[in-house]
Amino acid sequence: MARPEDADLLGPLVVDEILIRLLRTPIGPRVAQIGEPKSGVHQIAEAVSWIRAHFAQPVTVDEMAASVRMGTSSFHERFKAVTSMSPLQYQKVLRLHEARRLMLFQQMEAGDACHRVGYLSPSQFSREYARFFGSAPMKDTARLRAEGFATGAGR
DNA sequence: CAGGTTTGCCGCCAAC
DNA sequence: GGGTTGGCGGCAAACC
Repeated sequence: MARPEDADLLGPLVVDEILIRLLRTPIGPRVAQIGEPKSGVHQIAEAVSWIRAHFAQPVTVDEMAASVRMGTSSFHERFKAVTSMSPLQYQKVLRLHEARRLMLFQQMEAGDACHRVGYLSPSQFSREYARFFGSAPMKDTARLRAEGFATGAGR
């Protein structure tokens, strides 16, 4: 990074070294799996990044599976194997974390945050939020502020 | 991978 | 008036 003129030559070597060392660790087999074309890991990674970019919009598992050219069943199975979560759960967690961030750092109201992250009904949003974070949206953010998080200064 | 069954999420209404 | 909770039906998700 300090010497851009060397990056082209040395970069690939550094990457290779990192990969080799990684493959020698206990999680080596799992790392190797990523490069295995038929393992489906690459397709799952594709789906994951799509969800991360569009978590606020509604989507069906069938659509996602089709977009990476997999059957619904195997897509489920592979997705969970890689992320340890089901597709919809993954989307939900992203939504809830983003909503929490919006309320904490942007002083956004619960209702606005709710719609912003893709929930149509505030009641459902509040319910899911409480179940995941332990307490309802406004209670949770109030508690975090009391503990010194997000003292008003942005981000 | 396809298909059948169970689970649970989502959105609505109502109450607090 | 906004936020939270409870109950319920429909349907997709999750599981087998």
